[in-house]
Amino acid sequence: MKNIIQPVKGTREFYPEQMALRNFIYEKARAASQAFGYQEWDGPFIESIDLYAAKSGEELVKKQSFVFEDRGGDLVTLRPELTPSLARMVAARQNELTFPVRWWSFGPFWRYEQPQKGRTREFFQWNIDMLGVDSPEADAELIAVAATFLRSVGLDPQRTAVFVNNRRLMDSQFDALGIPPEKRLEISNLIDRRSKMDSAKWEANAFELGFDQKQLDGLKNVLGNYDLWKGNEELVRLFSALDALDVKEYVKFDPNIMRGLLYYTGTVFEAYDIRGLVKRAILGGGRYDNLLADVGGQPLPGVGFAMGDVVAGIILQENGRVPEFQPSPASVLVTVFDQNMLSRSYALASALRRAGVNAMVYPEPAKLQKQFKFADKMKLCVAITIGPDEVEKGRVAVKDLKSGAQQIVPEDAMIEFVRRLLDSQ
RNA sequence: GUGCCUGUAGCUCAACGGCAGAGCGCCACACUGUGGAUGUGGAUGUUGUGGGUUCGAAACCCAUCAGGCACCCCA
Repeated sequence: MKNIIQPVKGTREFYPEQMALRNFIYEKARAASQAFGYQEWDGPFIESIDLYAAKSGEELVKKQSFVFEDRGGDLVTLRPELTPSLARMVAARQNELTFPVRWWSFGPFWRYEQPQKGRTREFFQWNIDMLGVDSPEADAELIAVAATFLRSVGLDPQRTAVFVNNRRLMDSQFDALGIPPEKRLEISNLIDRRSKMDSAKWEANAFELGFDQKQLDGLKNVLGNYDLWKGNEELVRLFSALDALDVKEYVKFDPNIMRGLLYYTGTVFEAYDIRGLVKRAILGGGRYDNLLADVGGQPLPGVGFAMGDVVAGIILQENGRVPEFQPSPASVLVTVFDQNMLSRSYALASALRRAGVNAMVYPEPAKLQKQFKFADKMKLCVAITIGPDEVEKGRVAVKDLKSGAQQIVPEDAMIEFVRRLLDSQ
């Protein structure tokens, strides 16, 4: 063990148990996406660094990307996010795609960050977007997809919520407070920090950034006003649509939700585990109406969100929402009585498989005790034994491993018998 | 990239300058044609790695790697 090469920092190894969790998240994301008619797609895993330089922000490109030179001397990067690839691919076929485009994807991403709980350097992310429609109802649909996912994995509105805000609404509030446009990034970071700092430090920080007492008081008023959305037509329509979509119970307006991304233009939202230990968002997204024009396409509005598998997996585990692990996809073990019977056992297993039953054979003669222990560990449902006694009578022993009951049945009735046993469980 | 905490058996942890241990798990047997329970026995460590201090280091010091917490950032 000592001389084994360690896995690369921040990567994860997926043993069958972890793979099952990843696939569970994938299946639920797919079900929620498809329920709303979204098509699955994917982009390249390696992209030119220039793709992200335009709009993703300096931090992402310069510090958080895996960048390397290929053999031809070009700088390439393992994709840190999907939206720029989406924008390019849509822009490339803008005249032939049928709009609105509803696309979803689930794949690997890489970011060169300091690993800690909920954050790794290699992770999987569910992305889902709608392009071509600029309406609060479209925003509501994406939030409804997110809520549908949460509901489908058993995270109810008492433990999880989607918090919604609107960039345009906040901009108008900042205007009213006399905060100039060039300070928008700073103030948005300041708002993000608020929940992590004590209020005295946070206020000192605000003064350092050049805000005066009046602006600070005004800002605190805005951030504490959870009825702010009622005066905003976009948000009123959004919440009305959420009501019709039957997901209103999951969604709350929260003026403190800002999101760091530069390209969001309207609605922004993040889902959190309300009482959980993980303070990171389960998923986050929003409306980006300028992105396609920014990468060289015709102007096209879009809205979407992304969910990482790391935080989602932790929250599912903390809430006991991960389905029990099934060690084996087989339900039947055919034991091997002795060397002479080995091929008889293989033949029985083959017959079961042809009938659509997943079956394993113990691959060598061993004590039956050991073979049954193996079946137990693999949580199989049925064990079939064929020994000299059975062969003589043309029968096989079929044991229901859940109840412990064993029956001797004619060999030609085995498949029907096993099927009925499995169906009854 | 910065600061702090932690690395001991497969897992969870103890020993905190003086013989490296426990529980769980694993393997075998009791039980040579049948699992889950019970009992008995057994195996497993260059104490993350490399160096230093010391008569003596798992423990103290330095470096390094990995994980965690906070900062940063969160597309």
